Amino acid sequence: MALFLSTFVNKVDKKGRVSVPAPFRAALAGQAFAGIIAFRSYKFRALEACGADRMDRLSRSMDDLDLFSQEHDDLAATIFADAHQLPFDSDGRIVLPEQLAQHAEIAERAAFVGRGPMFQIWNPEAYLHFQDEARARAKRAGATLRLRPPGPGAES
Amino acid sequence: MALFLSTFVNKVDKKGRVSVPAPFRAALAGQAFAGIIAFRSYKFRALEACGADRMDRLSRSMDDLDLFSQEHDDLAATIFADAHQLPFDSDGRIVLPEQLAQHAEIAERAAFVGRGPMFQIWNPEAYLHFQDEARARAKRAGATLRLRPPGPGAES
DNA sequence: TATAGTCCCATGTTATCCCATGTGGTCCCG
DNA sequence: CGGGACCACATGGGATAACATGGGACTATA
Repeated sequence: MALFLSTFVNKVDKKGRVSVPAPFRAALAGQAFAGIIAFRSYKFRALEACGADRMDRLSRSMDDLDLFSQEHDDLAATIFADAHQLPFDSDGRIVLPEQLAQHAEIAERAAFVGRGPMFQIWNPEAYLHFQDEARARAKRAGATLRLRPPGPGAES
Repeated sequence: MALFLSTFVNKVDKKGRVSVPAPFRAALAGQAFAGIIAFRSYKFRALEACGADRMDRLSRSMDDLDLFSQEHDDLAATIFADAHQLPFDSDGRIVLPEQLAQHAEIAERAAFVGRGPMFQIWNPEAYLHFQDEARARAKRAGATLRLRPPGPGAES
């Protein structure tokens, strides 16, 4: 399972290309599709991203259900319709589609933020603000994360 | 399994032809029938579409009659009766039958909307409205989609 | 013969490929 | 321990191929 850690800020050139950080590319190595899948976060002014395998699982999950609740239908519609398949070029770069860049307010530079099994792409300044707030909230709430016991298929 | 992502808007020429987006064609590559299957959505003013393999699966499911309630049976009958086989021309275009175009109110331009294992074809303006509403609903509901554990064929 | 549906080719535009360059970090050798 | 060479990675630009789209010719059908 892909594991995305740390944060990297890369430049967006005038063609809209950005290098995906090498560690993230390494985490995706060996997948059927050489690239990432990105879609607009419906919670933040940012993009959610992952490898194709994860999207495959989502798709399979949908396949099992013959009945859709309104919520799942809406969510799936939002995610799949909005998702862009962004292939790596030979140098490990992707092209940020206009629509996505706009949603995340990304122009000159993009911050790749590791989130474990997925990652996000932010406007660097916007992310700094968000990070400060998140840290403050976590401190106030005394948040803790309970580890799931390791097992087969576990994403630890 | 075919995976349809993202949304593409293409022009319908005066002969009724539309290019199927290249990524969707790629997702269908290798199937027995070079084209798509489309039928009227019973929920939206739009068309549902998929590859022939998926229709095969539906067909096989029909054989297990007791799996289907009256509603599902009716539904399936409606789907099969209404389904059109739309072959690609040598440039990857299909011709939208009058009946289908009318139901989806498609005239000048058509929006191909990825839905994971299937996709939809909308009037672009109508889709924008629907998309906004779906997004708003998903956000209000704080919807989350539960991932199915990785299974056979799934990576990670 | 008229009409509708296919097929094939032409075109502009956009995106993808490939190479060149710079820079930072690491490793090795002195 | 210091210096130098190498390598991996991010970045930039120009050439090339893919794609969407339009029009005309050919074929089957009534």
